[in-house]
Amino acid sequence: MLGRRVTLRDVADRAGVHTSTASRAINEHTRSLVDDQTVERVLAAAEALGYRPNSLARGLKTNRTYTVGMLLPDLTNPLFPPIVRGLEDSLGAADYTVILANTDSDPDKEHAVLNALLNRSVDGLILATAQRTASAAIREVLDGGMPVVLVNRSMDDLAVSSVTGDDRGGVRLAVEHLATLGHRRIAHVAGPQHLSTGLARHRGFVESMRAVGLEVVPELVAYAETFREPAGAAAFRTVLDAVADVTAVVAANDLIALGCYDVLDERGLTVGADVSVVGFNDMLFADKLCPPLTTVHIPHYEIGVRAGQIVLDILHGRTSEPVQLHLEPQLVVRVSTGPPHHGRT
Amino acid sequence: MLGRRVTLRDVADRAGVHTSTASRAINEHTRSLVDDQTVERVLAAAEALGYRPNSLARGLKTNRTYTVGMLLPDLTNPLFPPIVRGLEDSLGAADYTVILANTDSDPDKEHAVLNALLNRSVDGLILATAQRTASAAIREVLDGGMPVVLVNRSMDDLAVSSVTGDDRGGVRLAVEHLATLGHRRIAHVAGPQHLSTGLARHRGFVESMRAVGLEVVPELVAYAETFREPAGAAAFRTVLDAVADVTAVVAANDLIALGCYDVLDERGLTVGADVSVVGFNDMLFADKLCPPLTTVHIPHYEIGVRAGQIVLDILHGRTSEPVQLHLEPQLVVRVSTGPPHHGRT
DNA sequence: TTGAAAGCGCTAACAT
DNA sequence: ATGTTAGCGCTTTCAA
Repeated sequence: MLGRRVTLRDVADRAGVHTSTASRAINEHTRSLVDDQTVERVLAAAEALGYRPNSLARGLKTNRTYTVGMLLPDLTNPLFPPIVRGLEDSLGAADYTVILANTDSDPDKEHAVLNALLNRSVDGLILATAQRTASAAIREVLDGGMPVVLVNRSMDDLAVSSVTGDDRGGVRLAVEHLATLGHRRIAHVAGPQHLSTGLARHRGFVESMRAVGLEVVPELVAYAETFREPAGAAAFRTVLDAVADVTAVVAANDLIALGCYDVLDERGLTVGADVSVVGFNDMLFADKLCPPLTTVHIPHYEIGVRAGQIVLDILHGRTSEPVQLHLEPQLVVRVSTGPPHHGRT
Repeated sequence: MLGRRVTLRDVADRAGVHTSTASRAINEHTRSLVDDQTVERVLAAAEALGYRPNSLARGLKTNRTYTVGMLLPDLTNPLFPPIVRGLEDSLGAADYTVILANTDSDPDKEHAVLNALLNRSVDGLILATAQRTASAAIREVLDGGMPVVLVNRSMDDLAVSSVTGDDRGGVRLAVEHLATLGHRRIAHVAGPQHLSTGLARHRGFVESMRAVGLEVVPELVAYAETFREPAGAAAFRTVLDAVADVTAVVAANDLIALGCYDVLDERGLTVGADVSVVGFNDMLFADKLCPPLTTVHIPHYEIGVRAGQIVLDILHGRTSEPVQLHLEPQLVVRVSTGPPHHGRT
C-alpha cells in the first residue's frame, strides 16, 4: 500500500486499452462512446487495482473542482450546523464538496477567507454572511460571474439568489399569537438593521401590529447591536426602563430571546407568566430552555438543501433567473408565552 | 473580469522572466533563490494582474493539497462545532483547509465519504468517528501511511495519535462531587462500550465509586445504545425499575443526561431535588437547560486546536511518535445536583 | 469504437 | 541567478 497511487494509465494497461479509452469508460457521461465489453474490462481493472481518480488532475483539465465554498459568521452559532448539513447533503449527492470558512463577522477576515476559497478555485459560493449591501470583495466576486447563493440572509440586490425563512411572515405569526392571547403592549427587540433578517423582522413586527390593531410606539422597539444574548439583554433593558406595562416581547431571534430571559430574571419576573417571550428560528434546544421557548420555526436544514440545489442548477447551466426563496415558518408554542398577567388596557 | 484566469505565465511575461523564475519568486520558500529586484518585479506583476495561484495545478505537481479531511458523525451534534472551529483555526493559520464529511455513524456512509476525501488527495485526516477497533477502511488508510489524528474518541491501538478529554478523570470529578454531597446509591448510564468514551467513562465510574468507598452493584449501571437522548432515557428507566433508592446518576454525556431528565419528569421526580444528574461535555446551552445541568466540562475547542497542531507536525515532518493527549476536564456545578433528599443508608 | 497527441498550470531537476 | 525541459494525471480534440 506504500506504492505509487494507481493511475488511469495503470488501469488502461491492465485492461489493454489506451488511457483515453479508459477515461471514457470510467467517466459516466462518455461511457456510451465505448464498447460494452471494453467498459467492463476497464471497470474490472479499475476495481481490481483500487483505482481512484485524481480529482486534482481532472479539475486542472476541466476547470471544475467540484467544490463549493461557504462563508459563515461562526459555525458555533447553532443556526448554522443544520444549514451546513442540508447543503452538504444536497451537494454531496452530486459529488460536490463544501468548504467552510468562518468570518467571525469581521470584514478583514471575510476578505482573507474569501481569498483562500477563491485560490482553491471553488466552483460556487454560499454566503451566510450577506449584509444588505455587498462589501467590495463580494461585489467583485458577483461581478466576476461566480455562482453565488445567499442563505438565511438576503441582500437588497435582487440579482443574486437567496434562500431564507419568511421573516415577515414568521414575525406575523408571533404577533398574532400574542395578540390572540390578549397582549396589547407588545415590545420588539430588533436585530441589526443592516442585515436583511433584522430589517425584515422589524418590518414584519410593525406591519402585523397594525394589522391586529395594536399601536407601535417607538419606546416599544429597541435595536440589539448583534443577534446575540448580551446585546438582546441590553436592548430589552432599555424597553423595560422606558415603558412599564409591557406584557410580551417578540425577539428578533432565539439568542436575543435568551437575553430577554436574563433581563426578566434580573428583575424578578417570570418568563411566560409575567412577560411572554417569543423567539425566532427554533434553534437546537429551544425546547429544553428554562422555560421552553415559544418561537418561530425556520426549516434550516431545508434552507441548506435548497441552496445546494440552486448552485447545482447554476453550475449545470440549467438555471433561469435569480430566485428569492422564502421558506415557510411555523409557530411553535411552548411555555414562554401565555395570557397577560395583569389585564391592563 | 470575465477573461481567462491569469496564470503564472502571464505574470512571468509581464515581469519579463521565465515562468520558473516567477514560480520561485512567488513561492516563499524558494524566494531566496532569486534576485531581490526580480522578486519585486514578479510580485508587482502578480499584484497588478490579480494573480492567484491555481492550487489544483500546484497540488498535482507537488502531491500536496493543503487540505485535511475530517470525518465526524454529525455536525449537528453540538459536540462538534467547537472542535471543528478549533481545528479550522489552527489549520487555517498554516494555510490548510479542512473538508468536513458526516458519516451519520453509518459504516457504509463512512466508507463512501472517506473515499470522497481520499479522491481529493487530502494530506491528512482527522477522525471524530473512531471506534475502539478500526474498521477495515480506516485500517487501510492508517496502514497506507496517511497522517491521522483522532479527536474526542481514541482507539485501542495506541499507534495512532489522539486528542480527547480525560474521560476517567472527568467522571471521577462527577462521582466525588456526588459522594461529597452525601449520595451513596449512584447510578451510571453508560455510553456504547465499543467507543473509547463509553468505555473509559464507565471504567472511571467503577474506579471512582470504589475509591470513595461506594458499592457498584450491577443494577446501578445501564448501557445506552447511543449517546443520544432517547437511548439514555431507555437505559435510565431500566435502572430506576431495578433499584428503588437511586438518588443520583452520572450520565455518560449531556444528551444522555437530558434523557434522564425526561425519565425523571415522567415519574414526577424533580431533577436536582429528588435525583441529582451529572452530565459530561458541558455542551452548548447546558447552562440554559431546565434545570441548568451540572456537568464535566471538556475543552472541545482546544481539542480541535491541538489536533490541528499534531497533523501539522506530522505533515511538516517534525513529529516524533504518536501521542495520546487527554485534556483536563473541569466540573461545572449547576442546579441539577444537590444533597440527597431522603437520607437512606 | 479506439488511439494519438496535446495541454490544463504549475514545480523541480538540470543546465547554464 | 535564471532559463530549459519534463511531467504530475487526466480529458479531449482529432484522426483513423
